[in-house]
Amino acid sequence: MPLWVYVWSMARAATTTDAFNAVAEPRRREILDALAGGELAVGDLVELLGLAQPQVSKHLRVLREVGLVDVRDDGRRRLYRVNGAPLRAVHDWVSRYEHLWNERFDLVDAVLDELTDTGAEPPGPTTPEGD
Amino acid sequence: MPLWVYVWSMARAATTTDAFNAVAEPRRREILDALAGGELAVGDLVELLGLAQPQVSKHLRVLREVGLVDVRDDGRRRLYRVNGAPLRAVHDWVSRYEHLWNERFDLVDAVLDELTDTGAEPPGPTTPEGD
DNA sequence: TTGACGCATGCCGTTATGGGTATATGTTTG
DNA sequence: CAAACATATACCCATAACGGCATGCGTCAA
Repeated sequence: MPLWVYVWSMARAATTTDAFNAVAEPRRREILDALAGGELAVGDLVELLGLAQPQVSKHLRVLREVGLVDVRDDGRRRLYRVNGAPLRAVHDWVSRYEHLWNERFDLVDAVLDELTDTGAEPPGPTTPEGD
Repeated sequence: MPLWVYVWSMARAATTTDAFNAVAEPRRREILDALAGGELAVGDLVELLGLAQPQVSKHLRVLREVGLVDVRDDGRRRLYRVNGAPLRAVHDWVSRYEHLWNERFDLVDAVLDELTDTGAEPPGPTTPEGD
């Protein structure tokens, strides 16, 4: 008997996969920024961002699916609010590269270079000596 | 006489548009992570990530185009290294939401709520960020 | 109840993504 | 110089993202 395997091509990770993808879209970042000031209805966002209503709704849907926004019904309106939690993963990942542009870490870099040059263990969680 | 206008549909911001998009792809994040340990040749990445060589080269190209990696020729090999600078924009943007998940900011939040309740300007969005 | 309003969805069209495989280009080595 | 090696590109394919437009559906108003 034939065995069917479901193969998946994947053109690009879905925007609803994670915060990384959801936030890759500039308009969605704008929406979050607008929402940063507090709850807003879809119509408010439409006006603020100058986008078409369906587009806003769709972006909101994506943000909803990755948990970046929460909704609340209010009569015939729907009030959205930000939920930053999912951004934590993004923040954590990016932060690991912070030393590459932040001069505050120059000293740490020097120390790390020193260690690696001498074949020492590249330290995990850094223990800043002075600070 | 007909007037031809070039219209552009746009399915999604190109991955080469900015760091946000480049980094939305998990494999590319893996590449950067691997490169975080120091310069690596394409072949090294192929081995480390278990991806096909063409795929790695393509991802590296994207990373190159947004400036997230630099290349250096070494005989018949090409050594790539990370350049975190473009990640700064990502970090800066995400950081503005840090208080939403970091309890360390609870006090700040309280103060802000206080302000907004009294009709003061919320610090909110500062995001033109045209990209 | 009938509209008007507010928002979500459906469908269409264009575009580009990302993987796979084959091949072109450039560099060593024999 | 030819063969082996390292990497970049070219194509093809399936997928889905996004915008535009039309429409469905629940809610409030006259």
